[in-house]
Amino acid sequence: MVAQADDALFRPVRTGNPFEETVERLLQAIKLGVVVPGDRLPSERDLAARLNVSRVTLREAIHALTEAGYVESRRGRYGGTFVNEQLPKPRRTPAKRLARELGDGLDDALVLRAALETGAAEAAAARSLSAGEEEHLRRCLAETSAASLADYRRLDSRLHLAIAEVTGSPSLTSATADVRMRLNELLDAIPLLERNIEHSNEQHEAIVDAILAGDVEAARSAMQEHLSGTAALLRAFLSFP
Amino acid sequence: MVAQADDALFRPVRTGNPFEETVERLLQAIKLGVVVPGDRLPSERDLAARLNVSRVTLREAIHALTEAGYVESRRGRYGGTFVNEQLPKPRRTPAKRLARELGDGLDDALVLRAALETGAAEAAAARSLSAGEEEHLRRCLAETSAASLADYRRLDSRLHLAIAEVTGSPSLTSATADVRMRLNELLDAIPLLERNIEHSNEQHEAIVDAILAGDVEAARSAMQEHLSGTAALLRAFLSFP
DNA sequence: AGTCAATGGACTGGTTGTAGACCAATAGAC
DNA sequence: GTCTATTGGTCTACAACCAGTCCATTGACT
Repeated sequence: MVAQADDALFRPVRTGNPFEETVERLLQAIKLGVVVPGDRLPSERDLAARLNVSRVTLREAIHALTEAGYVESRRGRYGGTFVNEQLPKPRRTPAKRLARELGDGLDDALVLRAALETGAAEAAAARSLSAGEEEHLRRCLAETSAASLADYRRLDSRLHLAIAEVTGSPSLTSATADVRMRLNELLDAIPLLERNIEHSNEQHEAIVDAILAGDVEAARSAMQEHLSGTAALLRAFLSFP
Repeated sequence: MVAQADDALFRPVRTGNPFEETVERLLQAIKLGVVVPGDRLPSERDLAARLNVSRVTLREAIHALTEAGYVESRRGRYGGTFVNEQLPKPRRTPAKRLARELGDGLDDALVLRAALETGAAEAAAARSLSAGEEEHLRRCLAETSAASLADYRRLDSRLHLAIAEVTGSPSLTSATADVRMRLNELLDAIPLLERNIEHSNEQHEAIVDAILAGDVEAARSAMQEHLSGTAALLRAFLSFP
């Protein structure tokens, strides 16, 4: 029983090489909708400094994303690296395989997500938001509601991330982004139903309304309900493939 | 306003070199009470594999901790690296300096902690614990209540970590450990009062009781109350030094 | 008393990542 | 049209880290 804490603390200090982690980080920004098609990434020098990797490593990562069809680079002044208008479709890994691979990882991620995101909703509602933050939240909500089926996952992710953002806690924001990336891999394996989207949109609105109204309890329980729906869906699809 | 998400996603991919991170990880295990004085760490080969660093790097980290007075190594079969009975006292950094240095970091950590630990309490209460897990939780609670003033912080940390452990989510456990380490640096700067300890112990008991009883709501609110007390204390001491 | 398995300690060659300088192209300003 | 600042593209010398190997020491077991 002490093994649980051991494993948690003596886990790997680095999960991959800098190159792989950099690719992952850039993919995160794209797939979670922080940078949208047409957007320009920061310049290589700037980005390398922020990510704390050498320019060579960053360039290798960008090259990999270029080959995969996510971005394109143009040189010269006013050049840069741009997110492609047409993003590559995530390949649907068979749910059965995913379920086997991730196994316990699913519950792990779902528990962590529940804690982070209900906590975020609460914290966001408890805080007095700036006008800019309110606007940002409303905008993300509107874009998600209006999203096409192809863009839904990305804009949904962006909205959830926005809720974490307006807590003002960068650590909470990045943790939310990380766990969402883990789950998106699984979410991509299950079909997206029009009916579920409608339901999600209603719940999103309830959550954002509660946050803007400063109603901590309502924000928490609305988020809790929303997440448990997704969790049930995931568990169902991955348990009976 | 998009800057918040940018900063969160384009944060450094690695905060230090493997050596520094390894030191930090081992310190975590010691300071959070996962390995207690007299305990033996896993063998160098084993530990290096788990942490995913080379043995050379791990050895350098262990050497640093030896010099700092945390551990001691003995060779030969049944040898190993052992945690010292007498741990070095954390030097009390002046609160004023800490407050300036960490600044916004304090709120960041407190918000994240609130989310993680109330979430953990909830999840733990919602789960049906094994006999071993119940025993583990009770034991940590008892040890914290009986702790001397010198050991209190460590055993208090251990108890909070144990609550995260019994959620069964390793990610939640390590995230909790990480944020606790950030806060312990600050907690070390403020005095430990007998009166506060008594109050903490009562709250700890309420939390554990609720978890063992499977009362989700009670567990959450008890944890919430406990944390807001600590948060208020920290903010008070660091704002008016 | 001797054996032996497991441990910490030390060395070597190869790989990966880095810092920094330099080149090449581009599009707006004049 | 020319200039020029900014960007991506390239190269080299250097440091960090790693995998693998062998050595030195210890104490429980036979």
